[in-house]
This record gives sequence, C-alpha cells and structure tokens, in this order.
Amino acid sequence: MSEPEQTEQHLDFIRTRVKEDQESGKNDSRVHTRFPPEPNGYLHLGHAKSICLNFGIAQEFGGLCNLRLDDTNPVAEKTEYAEAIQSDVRWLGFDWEDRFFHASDYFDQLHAWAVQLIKHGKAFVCDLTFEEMRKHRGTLVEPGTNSPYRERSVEENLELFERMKLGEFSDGAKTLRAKIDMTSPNLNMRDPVIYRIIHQEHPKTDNKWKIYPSYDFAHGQSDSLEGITHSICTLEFEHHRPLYDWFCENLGIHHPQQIEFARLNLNYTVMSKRKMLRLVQEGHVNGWDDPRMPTLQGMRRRGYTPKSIRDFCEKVGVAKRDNVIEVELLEHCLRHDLNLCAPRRLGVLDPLKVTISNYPDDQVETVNAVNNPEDSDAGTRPVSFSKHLYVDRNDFMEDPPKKYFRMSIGKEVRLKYAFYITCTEIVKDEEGKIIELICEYDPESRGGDTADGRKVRGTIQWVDASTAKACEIRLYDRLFKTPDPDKVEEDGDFTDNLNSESLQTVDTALVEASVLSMETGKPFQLERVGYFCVDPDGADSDKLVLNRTVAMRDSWAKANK
RNA sequence: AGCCUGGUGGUGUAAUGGUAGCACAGAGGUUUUUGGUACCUUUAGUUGGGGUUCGAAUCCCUACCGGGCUGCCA
Repeated sequence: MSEPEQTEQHLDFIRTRVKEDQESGKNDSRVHTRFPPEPNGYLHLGHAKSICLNFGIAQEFGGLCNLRLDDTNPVAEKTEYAEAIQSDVRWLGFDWEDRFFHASDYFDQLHAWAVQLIKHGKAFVCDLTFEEMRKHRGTLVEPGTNSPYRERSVEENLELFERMKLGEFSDGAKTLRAKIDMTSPNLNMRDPVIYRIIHQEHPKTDNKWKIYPSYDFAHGQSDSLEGITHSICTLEFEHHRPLYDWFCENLGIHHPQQIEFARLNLNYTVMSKRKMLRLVQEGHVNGWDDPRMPTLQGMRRRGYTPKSIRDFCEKVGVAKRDNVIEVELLEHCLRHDLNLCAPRRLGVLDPLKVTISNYPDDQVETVNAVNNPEDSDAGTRPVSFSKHLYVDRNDFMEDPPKKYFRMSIGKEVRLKYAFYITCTEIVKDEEGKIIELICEYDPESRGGDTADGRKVRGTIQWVDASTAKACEIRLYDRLFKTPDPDKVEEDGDFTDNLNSESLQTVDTALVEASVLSMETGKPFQLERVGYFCVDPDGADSDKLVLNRTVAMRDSWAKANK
C-alpha cells in the first residue's frame, strides 16, 4: 500500500485536529474512525475520498477504522449493496479486519436508550401526521410550535412506545420524538423524530422490529458504542452536529467528535447516488458497473487501479469549501500509475495493410518487444513479423504537414521493435481510398536501429497479419458534454447534457496475439494508443472485448487542434 | 428572510502576523525505439472597501458572492 506523503507542515484541517487530540491525550490518545455507508446503492468516487480519509487517518495515526453499514431504514437497503460495498472497500486496498458492523447490531441498545430518554422526560410519543408535523415545525424564519402530545406523561409515553414496538400502529401513525426546542434556529433541533414505525422486513433483523431509529438517533450512538474518536462526515451533516452532541450528552455516553469536510465533485460527471440511479434506470448507461460511471465498480471495470484512485484522493485534498475537481487530475493519477505498471502490447484500431515487397514471401520471424520500459524486470516477449502487416491508418499521410514524423511516400519510419520501412507505393480502391501500402524494409535495421546510426524520427506500432487477433474495442469519453451537468436551461434536467458520444465501439481493431492471455480488468498499454483492459463481456464467447481505460496524452493532436 | 458555512492563479490545495508555495491544467524547451514517460523553464492568485500593525491571505468592521438547512432519507 502506498504511504501517503503527509509531511509535518502539510496536514489538512482534520489531520491537524486528530494530531492535536492525540498529542493532548484525548481519548487516551486513541484514534478510531469509521466508514459508514448506507447499503442502498453502490459506492462511487466520492465515497472513495471518504474511505481514504477515514482508513488513511487510522493508518497514519496508529489507529483503527471500522466498516459500518448504516442500515437504519430497511425500505431501500439491500444485501446486494452490502456485499458490493465490502468488495469495493477491499478492492480499494483497505482492511477493517474483524470490525465489520451494522447500525442494526445496536437496535436493542438504541431502543433501551430511547426508553431512557422517555423516562427522563426527554422524548415523547407524537400522534401528529406527517403533514401536521410539518406545519408545527415552523419555517426558516419562524419558530415552530410544540406538539399537543409533547406533555404526555412518562407512563403513557412508555406504554405507547411499547405498543409502537409491538406493531400495533400503522406506518406513520405515531413517532417518538426527542424533546428539545421547537424555537431553535436549527430546524434539526425542533423535536426531531428519533423512532418511526416501518412495517418492513430488514435484511439483518428480519421481522423483529416494527420501529426503526432515525439517522440522528443511530449514528452518533453507533459511533459511541464502537469507541470512535473522530466521526468524519460530509458538510451536509454540519447542522446535525448539535443533535449528535445532544444525544451523546443526554445519554451520558462516550462522545466522539464529529468533523465535516466538503464532498468531492468532479466535472463532466455527476456524483450523487440519486442521479446515478436515474442514469441506470433510464438506460443512459448499461448498469452500475458501466465503465463510464464514476462508481467504483464502473471504474474498476474500466481499468482504474486502486492505487490511482488512492493517489487521486490524496491529491484532491480535504477542506470545507465546495470544490469541483477537474477530471484531468484523475486521468493524470491514472496514467501515472499505469505508466509504471501496465505491460505494453501492440495493436491498431484502424488497420491499414502493409506489404513488405523485399521480404521473403513465406518467412516468419520473431522480434523481441520490451514489456515495460519503466520496469526492466518485466522483460521482453517475442512478437511475430512477416511480409504482411497492418499499421494504423492515421500513421500514414499521403500529403503530410511539415512536422509529421510518421509514414508517407519515401519517408523511412521505424516499426517498433522490428525494422525500418519506407513506403514506395500506395494502392487505392476505385473510390480513391488507400487500401494498402507497399513498402521496402532494411534487413540491417532488425530490432529498430542500424550500424550507421542514421536517425529515424518516426516510430509506429504494427501487427503481423498472420497472427494478429481481431477484437472489439470500446472507446469511452466523458459521460457529459458540459463541465457542470447540473447547469441546465429552465425546465431542463442534467440528462440534457449527456454526451451522446461517450461510448464508441470500434470493431476493426487488431492486436498482437498475446493480448488474448491478458487478465480481465487488468490494464495494459497498446503502445501509442492508450491503456486498455479486457472486459468481462467477451468472457462467455470467443469474442475479445477491450475497454479503453484512458487514452495516451497526445501532444501532437493537441498542437494540431 | 433567519440560522449555519465558506471565499487564495483556470482547477484543487498550502502558508495561522514576517519571501504567497505545491499539484493538475496551459505555454515553451531538453531527452526519447511510444508525438508516451522523465526532466527543465514559464504564464497566472489572496472577492471589494475600510481599520489595527513596522508588517495582514491571516486579526477587526463592512459590502459582495457561493454552498447548506423547512424528510417519519442518510
């Protein structure tokens, strides 16, 4: 695992705080965090930031980090999600050891605490309907008014709460509310609901409960029970902190410190579960693991490495101000990692036939290709070479501009790892389209250089016609065509900004035979083209399907825009 | 409107009263059997206005501009 390079003078505000607490001896200098997703959807890049923060801080300060599923609302939560979450966190490279918990593990304790609050006159059963409660709540500028049920006796509250628990009332008929302050400027403090009636089977507790605690009544207490020292969450929970504190204090239990940070936003995409769900449900993408999705499953299928994502999460920093990170940073982190670890292969997306006129008709030889120039231990591999080859169509120009280094008539180029060739003749079809290049090769240039040391500036990739394998390649582009997909015309919708060309399928590609043995999901580089990985879609057929993880940086294309 | 929050190059993020730094992006260059990589150089910033101070991104006042909050979601 990569060690985050946190230098002494470069700590973010959360780590600064944790460090101070540790040095002052707070919590006996323990550091204990947790990552608490709700199992109602798949994890995305925004969650990755939180995972890296929580597990990262634990590692850096010699502490622990728990994985906890916040399963207090059985309506949308599913086991399917719970399993994906564990798999994703593990894939990202983190380990919670034996500390895998559920908020539902604490339902009994939470219930007992609710009873305790009632006995202390700090909670009451309320009969107000949803609508009535909304009216009583007041507004942003006006205080709320007390519920008419606020002054029920402890005995009555106890009895009613027990009957709620027994399932005697229908959903929404009654709630248990904390008795705090209906005039508080913080709406969360206006007698918030802490238990509601939900007749719904729970993935973990089955039909044991008819009442479920709200987030506010479960989260802090769960943290407390687990001995969490720093409860790190996103900014939207800032207004809930007074409540978090209120419960810990009024229950007299261990009081973790909640700290909020700004969630991650990335341009050209959306980062909310709700919007991603729509993309999936409305068929704009092919599922949660579509390689264009910012879900961890999508990114994994696309070929993102855990290390590149961790590196990204470290580089985006942690602060309280709203932010939108440019995708270029993500792609930089990806390429940086891939450049170091991805094996190299040869392939052409748009094949153009090449015949070497002075090469023996039936001869086939092998040349040695370097597997990874950044890693000498990766060694070399044999690649077959013969009279009939393919190069990429865009590596030839009949009428090239001044600084074009690749093929054109009479211009000598290097076929990477093989020979120098010079095009002598172009073959066209009736419509004038180039269909073949007749070339001559220099037998003395085997391996890619000659004794005379002459300079050949252009080097291109190629495949041997007799051994190359056909495959389907899926080229991905950003999902949205605008940096801020939420910025729309009136009556518009973020889906208006979807990029209709975010997926382009190329079915003409040819790759060297060894690509067949690449492991699904493990990225490799097709030299000069980009990074790719085998998609699971081809697994059950003979078809080889590749995903383009990310293109190479291309300063030539950029300069010629 | 009330409350809470936050404003540092294009984008992020440091500097907590003492040289505004780093990364990505941009521009230029060196190297190169990937027009990749690596390396070098470079453009560009403290929201405005007052104040305190020898000295302010930092402290105070004020204006302006973002974001959040009226679920029995989390």
